[in-house]
Amino acid sequence: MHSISEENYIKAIYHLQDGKALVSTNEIAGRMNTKASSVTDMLKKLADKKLAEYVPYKGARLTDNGVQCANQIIRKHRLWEVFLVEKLDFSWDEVHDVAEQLEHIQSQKLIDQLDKHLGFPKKDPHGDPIPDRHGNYEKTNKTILSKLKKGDKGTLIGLIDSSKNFLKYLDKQHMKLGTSIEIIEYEEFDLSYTIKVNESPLQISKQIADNLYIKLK
Amino acid sequence: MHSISEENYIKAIYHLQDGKALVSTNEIAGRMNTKASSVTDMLKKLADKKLAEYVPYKGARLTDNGVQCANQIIRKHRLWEVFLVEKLDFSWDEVHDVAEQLEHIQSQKLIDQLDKHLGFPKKDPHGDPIPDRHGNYEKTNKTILSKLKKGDKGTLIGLIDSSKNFLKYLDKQHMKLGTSIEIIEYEEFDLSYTIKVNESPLQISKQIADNLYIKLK
DNA sequence: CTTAATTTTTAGGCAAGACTAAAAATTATT
DNA sequence: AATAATTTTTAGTCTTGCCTAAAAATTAAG
Repeated sequence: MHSISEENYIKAIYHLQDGKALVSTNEIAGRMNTKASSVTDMLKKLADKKLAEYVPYKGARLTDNGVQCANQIIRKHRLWEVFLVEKLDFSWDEVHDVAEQLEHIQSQKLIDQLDKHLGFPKKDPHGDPIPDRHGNYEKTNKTILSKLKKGDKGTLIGLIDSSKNFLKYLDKQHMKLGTSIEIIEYEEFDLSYTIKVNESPLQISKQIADNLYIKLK
Repeated sequence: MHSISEENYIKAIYHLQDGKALVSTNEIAGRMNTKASSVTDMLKKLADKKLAEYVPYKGARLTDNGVQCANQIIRKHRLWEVFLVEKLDFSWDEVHDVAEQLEHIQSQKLIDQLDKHLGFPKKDPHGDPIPDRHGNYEKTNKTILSKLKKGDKGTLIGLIDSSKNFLKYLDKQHMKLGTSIEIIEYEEFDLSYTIKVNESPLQISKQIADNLYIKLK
């Protein structure tokens, strides 16, 4: 079918796309830790295979075919994440690297049976929706905290950075997945927030606000 | 660690080795569906990495390091086979291709947890032993039927060829995994056997005898 | 609107892993 | 033991996916 490298590019473009008309070469290179020249090469190949439309000097976008392909990769990734957490006792921040490998295994029967074995889960351990066999999934209103306005209320459902230090910080502030939060104040000057967590106010920097996923109520 | 290609060569050499001092280039090429020249290239690389000893024009043998490595790949392969059969309802002759892919996933935690999840199985669905974390495994006296002598008794525990047609033939003769057999007669002329299956005698050709694994009683 | 800065592409290379064809070594045959 | 047949290696290519450095295009700034 498609090479692992092709699949990784498709996934990257899919995640960067999000409303945008075209995703730039540099954005893709940044996300994939490669050089822009390598990206150009691959965009041409994906365009040849009708998985992406490529406009030189402007960027690329997935075709319907490409999107369908991305959804299947994401389906596999997220199902494996559920498996690792539910069946093999991985913690939700340990699963990503292994799922990145498992998502490239090619077997329709494998993934269908895995889905069944897990009871057809709708969300992965980070709260992200799992596409079904046809690529359809329930949309969630998951947002990065730094995009919220004063008065918004929600629940912490995920992290972008999940480094040891960041996890320790969250622990110290008694924040975990499922904790309710509310935006009390936003400071334009340093882009910091004051939020209500566990009934008490907490100051958080832009850096922290950029790394928390909130599901709006 | 090692590339997927390297791992596949290590596995092939391991399976061909079996007592022999050296495995020839052509044997490896045959098993891997590649050309002898490709094998030569890889043998040099494995020798550089101290995974095999390579004697030009003579063949190769795995080092202790290489054997250890082979055992870990086989451990992964067989654990995944158990998973596919026990948890995902694959039949025992459907698992091989998928397990060939899964065996290359790199994660110590994954494989340890999988082992635990499966209840530390000692054998895979074909009756082959599963090495433990340290590469140790229980040896079984598994033999190809065509190596048995008159009077030998045993149990059918596996197949080499598992094509549709062969499975149909076995079904017709009421033979399945676990069926007891006994060698009644061996005909030198055409290398055929007469065996006792389910209390009745059955004539089997060399071709069939070459494809049945028997565990001696 | 012209120059400077940035982004993207092109050109040329490198490594892995495969291949073909030819050369060299080994084994078999007479 | 000499020649024939077979096996193995070498030499040279190809593809994939990556890289660097330089050229070209686009965007930003004065």
